[in-house]
Amino acid sequence: MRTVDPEKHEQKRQQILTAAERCFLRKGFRGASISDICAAAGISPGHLYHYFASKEEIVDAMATRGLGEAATRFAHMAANPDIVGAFFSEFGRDKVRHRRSRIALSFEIVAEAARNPAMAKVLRRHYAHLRELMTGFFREVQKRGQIDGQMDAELAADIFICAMDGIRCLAVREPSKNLARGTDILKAVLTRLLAPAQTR
Amino acid sequence: MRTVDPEKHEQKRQQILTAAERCFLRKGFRGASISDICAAAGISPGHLYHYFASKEEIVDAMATRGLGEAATRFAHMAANPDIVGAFFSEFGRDKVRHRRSRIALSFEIVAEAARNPAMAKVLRRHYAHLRELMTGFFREVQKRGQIDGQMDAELAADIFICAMDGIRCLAVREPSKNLARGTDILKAVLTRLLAPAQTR
Amino acid sequence: MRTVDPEKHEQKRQQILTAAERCFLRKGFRGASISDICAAAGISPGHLYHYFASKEEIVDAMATRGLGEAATRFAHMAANPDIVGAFFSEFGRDKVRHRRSRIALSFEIVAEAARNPAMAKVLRRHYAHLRELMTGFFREVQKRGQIDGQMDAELAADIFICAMDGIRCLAVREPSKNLARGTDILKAVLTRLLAPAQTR
Amino acid sequence: MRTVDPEKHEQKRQQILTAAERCFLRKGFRGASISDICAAAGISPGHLYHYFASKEEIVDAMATRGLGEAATRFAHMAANPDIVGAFFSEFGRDKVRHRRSRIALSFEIVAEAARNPAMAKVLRRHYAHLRELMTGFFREVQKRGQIDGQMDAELAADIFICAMDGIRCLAVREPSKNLARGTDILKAVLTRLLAPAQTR
DNA sequence: CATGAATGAGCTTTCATTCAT
DNA sequence: CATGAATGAAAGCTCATTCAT
Repeated sequence: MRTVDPEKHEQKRQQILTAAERCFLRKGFRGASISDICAAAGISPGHLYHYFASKEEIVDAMATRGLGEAATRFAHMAANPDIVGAFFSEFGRDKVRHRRSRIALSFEIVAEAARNPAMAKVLRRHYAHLRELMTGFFREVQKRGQIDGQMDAELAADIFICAMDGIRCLAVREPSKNLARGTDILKAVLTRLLAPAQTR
Repeated sequence: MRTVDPEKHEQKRQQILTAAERCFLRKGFRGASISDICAAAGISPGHLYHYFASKEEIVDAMATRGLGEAATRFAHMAANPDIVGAFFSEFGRDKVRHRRSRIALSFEIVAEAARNPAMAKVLRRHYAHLRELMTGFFREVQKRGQIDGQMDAELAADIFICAMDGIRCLAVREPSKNLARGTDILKAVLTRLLAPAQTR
Repeated sequence: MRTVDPEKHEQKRQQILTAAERCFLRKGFRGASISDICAAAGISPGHLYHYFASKEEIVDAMATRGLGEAATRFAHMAANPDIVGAFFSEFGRDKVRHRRSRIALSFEIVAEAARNPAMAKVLRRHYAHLRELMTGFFREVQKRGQIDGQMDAELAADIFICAMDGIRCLAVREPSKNLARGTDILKAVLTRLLAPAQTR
Repeated sequence: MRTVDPEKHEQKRQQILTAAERCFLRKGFRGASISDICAAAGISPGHLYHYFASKEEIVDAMATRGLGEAATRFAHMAANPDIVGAFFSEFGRDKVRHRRSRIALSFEIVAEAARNPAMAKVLRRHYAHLRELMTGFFREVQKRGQIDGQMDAELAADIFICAMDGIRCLAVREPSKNLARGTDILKAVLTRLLAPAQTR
């Protein structure tokens, strides 16, 4: 009587996480209940506990997966030589409506991490990964002379991540004009902060 | 024989808000219950509703006051000609341990605002106020030639607020080295982004 | 240091009752709170307890007064030889919107009386009074041959009161057509039940 | 391995409704709390919400069932050719003591319906059903010549329901002699209002 | 694997009433 | 006479979690 196909198990887990993500986006991290998730996943509350030991575990797995996906998108972006264009297309005007709830979720994750060590660990791991990607990218771009060779690539990565967090924050603080302003701020960061000396 | 001192009423309100803030810092925005706040304020649950019509209203008043205090600190900072020094002392190493829960709260507020229109309104109001203060300050400093006269003062304010949000985010993402890194980032923002052309 | 003018005391009581009635009509018997009544009367909650020992007492006094006023209206109606016309003008189409909440209140009083002995007493007293008025009226009308001389006047009074309660009930059960139907029913009661034999 | 018996679900629902009815009869409509009902049904407060989404829904189901039972009783009554006998046995002296709280409840429902649209809807639905039954019955009896063929059967139904509401009201207004008086009034309604011309 | 019945503590809020001033 | 601060029990309802089947 051995455990059934571990592959199927993992598959179901992912299926549940997809349902959970939909709920989290719609209702928020705390706002989405186990019932909501079960209903969305089409399973019973009892059954959910075969796959996840607690709501926390769902939240952790969801955050890990969600942040992983974000990292993948960043990797794509980092691989694009036209970083400004890539960034803009990622934050592009027509995507934002769909993004609003994703931004909300990202701050819920940050807020959660600020209180909850398990979530903090998830976030820290994610940050390390993202930073590594960014640093590598900036080193490459420095070689090509597109950004200031004097600047520490790791610092540039941190600045960039900070800028994006800050812009997301701005999108919450002042929703009406976040887009245009985000663009301006990003442009300033890229041209003044990172650009090579002669082009500043 | 006039009606009872409205001053006392306000005093009690503030007393409750102080208790509420303590609870919010300790347990978080959603985590702190009305009961917690009442217990901390030393009043009965029913009595709280003589002073605030709902939990939302407490949150509103609390956020307004809390953010008001932040504005005051910024105003002080802005009045100090040595902006870097002022900023660093405000975000100084020895204050941060004490600040950790305050940072957590600030992101809880942002996360809340991303879902809850009432909270969004509070945040927007505060942002407008803060931005105005910052802009005025930057205009003054520009006159004195300490930052780039070419840069739009309002944009500088937005960048500064973004930078600080981003640094706070970093403090959550990577708690171990946030301080040093925050300092570096801020220095970069100030010297490369805002500094006058000849000093860059 | 003797009690102040008992006349003023009674005047204030009546003033509070008027405010209470407004609240009861608007929000219902149980729905209106002491706070509502105090606000409407322009006094403090504490002060209200100088005039009434409890909410029950207000309710009792209010019911007594309200039913007394109803009795007065009935007395008027009973004094009018054209009873049908009088009844119709009392239940007239244009008055009904204003009446709806009064009907609600009347059933709240009945419902209350069915559980609460004090209220039952109030209602019983009122009923005795009303019945006496009606009986006298029917005796008079019988002398004039406008209704069946064979019928016991007291029974006629009870039937009439029953009919009006039933019609009011109908007005709640089926609000859309209560008026026309009430008229039909009343007409049937008057012509078939009470009319003298030869005119039936 | 199908999902669990939906029959059991319905059975539990009915069990809860029975408990709720007991509570409503004992403490009244507003007086009976969710806790009371849960205690009476032997379930936890949380569990009740697996079966009913709100107190309103309980009330709705309870009223529907209770009024449905009333309709069944009426249907029985209507099937009995001796309508007077049937009615009297239904409202018979020995049943009334047991009925007192049921009468109270019926007026609480009417009072509730006068304020609460959801309750009004329930009552309206029931009234339409009851009226239909009554009308059909009267048509049948008219064919047999036991009541006046001239009278509109629907009007007769309305009159009958009004009479019964009025008599129930009387039972609250003057509890001591309601029974004898109710009998007299009903007799008058039946013989004078509904009886065929030659027997009046 | 899967169900959904069941729990029970906890949530925000209301309200009649009391009492020091 | 008059205030309104203060109480505290109770309300309806939510939800993560457990467990018998």
